[in-house]
Amino acid sequence: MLPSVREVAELAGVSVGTVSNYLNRPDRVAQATRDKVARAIATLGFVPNGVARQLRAGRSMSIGLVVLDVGNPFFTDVARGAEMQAAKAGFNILLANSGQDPVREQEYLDLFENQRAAGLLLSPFGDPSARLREIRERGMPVVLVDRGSPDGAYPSVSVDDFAGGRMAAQHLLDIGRRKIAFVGGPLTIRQVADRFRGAVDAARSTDGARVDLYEGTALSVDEGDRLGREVIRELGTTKYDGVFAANDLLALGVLRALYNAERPIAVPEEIALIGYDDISFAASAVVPISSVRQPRELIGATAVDLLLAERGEGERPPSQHVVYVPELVARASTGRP
Amino acid sequence: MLPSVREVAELAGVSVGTVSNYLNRPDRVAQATRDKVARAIATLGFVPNGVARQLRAGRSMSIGLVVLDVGNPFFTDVARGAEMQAAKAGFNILLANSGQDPVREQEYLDLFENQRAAGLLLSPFGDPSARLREIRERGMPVVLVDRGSPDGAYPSVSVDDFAGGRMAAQHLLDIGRRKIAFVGGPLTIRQVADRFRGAVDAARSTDGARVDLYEGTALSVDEGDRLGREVIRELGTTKYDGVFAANDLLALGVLRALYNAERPIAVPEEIALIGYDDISFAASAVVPISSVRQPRELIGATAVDLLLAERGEGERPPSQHVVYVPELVARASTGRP
DNA sequence: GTGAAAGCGCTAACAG
DNA sequence: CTGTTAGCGCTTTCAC
Repeated sequence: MLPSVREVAELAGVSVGTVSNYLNRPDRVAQATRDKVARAIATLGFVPNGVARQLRAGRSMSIGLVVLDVGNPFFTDVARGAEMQAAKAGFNILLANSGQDPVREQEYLDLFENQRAAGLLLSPFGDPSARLREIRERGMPVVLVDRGSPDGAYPSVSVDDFAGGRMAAQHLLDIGRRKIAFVGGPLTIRQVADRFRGAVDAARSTDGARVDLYEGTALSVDEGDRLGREVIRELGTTKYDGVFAANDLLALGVLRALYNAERPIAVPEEIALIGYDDISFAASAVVPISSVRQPRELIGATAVDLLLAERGEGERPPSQHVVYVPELVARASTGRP
Repeated sequence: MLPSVREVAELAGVSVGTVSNYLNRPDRVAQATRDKVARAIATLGFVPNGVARQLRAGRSMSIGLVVLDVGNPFFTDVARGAEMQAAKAGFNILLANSGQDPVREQEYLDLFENQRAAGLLLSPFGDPSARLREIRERGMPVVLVDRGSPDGAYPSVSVDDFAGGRMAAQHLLDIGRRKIAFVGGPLTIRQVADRFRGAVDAARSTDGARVDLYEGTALSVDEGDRLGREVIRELGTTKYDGVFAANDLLALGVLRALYNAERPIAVPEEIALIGYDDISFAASAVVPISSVRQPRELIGATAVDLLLAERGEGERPPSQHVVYVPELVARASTGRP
């Protein structure tokens, strides 16, 4: 067992209050006393118990960040941004991975609530649960990350996925593609659904354009590979000339499928490909992949700002919603030299 | 403020002890009482305070995992493995990113110690600090991840980096390459140093073979790009025909540099390239990159096992050291069709 | 089965 | 400046 303030106080020949003062407001302690306490701490190897401190304080200095997939560089970049911003205010970020599993998501939310985290940053799978609403009503600051709040109830920082989806599809249309396969899913992930709707919307205003949905179950490289194969299988029937993947991980997988096909399919000649997120790996792919860039670190930093604003004592101000506009990045996979 | 057991007890007309029993050993509570308590909890929206619980228990159920770089898929895979294994024993993993900064590493170690984490999994930057030794001596279970313990002091789970480095270099030698640039750094990261030593060792037994060191400051794509450019600049003087990058992120960067060079350099024809880790992106690169595969999730899972074994009450058993052997994965970047 | 009471380690008044 | 004391919310004896 580690020593406590009491043992330090005893050895130093002072009271626990003085030890506490030494720890938190050293200026109120006389130099001589300071030395005695310091010596006692050193010989005992005393380490203040943060848990007790927190219990006293009522709230911790840790912010929980629950993401859909830590394996996705998009989210680690968001986390980095959040971490930096949080550090400025003396908070730290605890990263948790829901892995797109509503049960695990819930478990982490509960964990953070009963750990009395300073707040919750959540990239929710599906619509925010009733449980999340309760958590918030009990006083926990919550900010949705990477997607808007359906009914405006939660503060949120997101990127306009509808616009991004439109942008990506329009880019494919602009380079003359008409038969587009949208690869992504599940559509219960709002971001995916919005990107898809945006793509469909773009196609509506172009003659002969169509967007077909290939809905998968995860936003991973392997799932992209699987869906890519499905698209290839369909090629006899529908001669797709463009693929829009809901994120870069999927795009990387599709690309792999296209390359490994029995009769390899040329990108962008036969099929042009565009992803989403612009993770750094997109630019280093077999064929550098065009993408839609989101300000990842900024998203994380802004989310922390909104969260800290929520933490105010009195009435909760109306929820803020920050929406960034994404940016098209054209590369070789859509014909850029 | 959230309600506490006391308020629940009052509303239910029972004592706090009974509420506690209801929470932890419901079988010792009469059915009728159970109902009353349940109702009180529901109407009050009571959420047990995990912090108080921990204070009482003395130790938390969270294991801290401090990695060199969360942005590196290698580490998120290790984390995933650790998470799964920890969950089986009822523990959860808190991911922290040192970003190869000894100061931040230390801050997180301190944070976890004063939060009385159940244990520490650490992928250390440089040699384990004196502070880490103190932390351990005060009773905190510590396991080194992804590198062996220099003096055998800490339990560890690692992969034989010397063998891996040898393997990678030997592969380049086997396909006829002789002038090899080793890209990686800083060498204060033991894994990098070992891989380099392994490569040098392999070259020693081949006539005319050499390995030159291009030491960088980070294991990132961008740093790989920068070092790649350095190698290219040197090409007039030394006609390198092989590059061994200390990890796949660097390799991806080198590849980018090679492709974007004023006069693009063909891979593997002019320069063969091999990385390390075999992250999933390696296979989807411009030229699929050969690599040295480590059992990432297994590393994480094993680390948790060792940690839980350390947690025993009495004498600490002698430290266990698990060393896995890596595996060569040959792809197009070293000439595999 | 249930209640009363004693802390876990710390901080924040409040006296002195 | 320093000591004393009363909790933060919970669990855990120990009686009843």
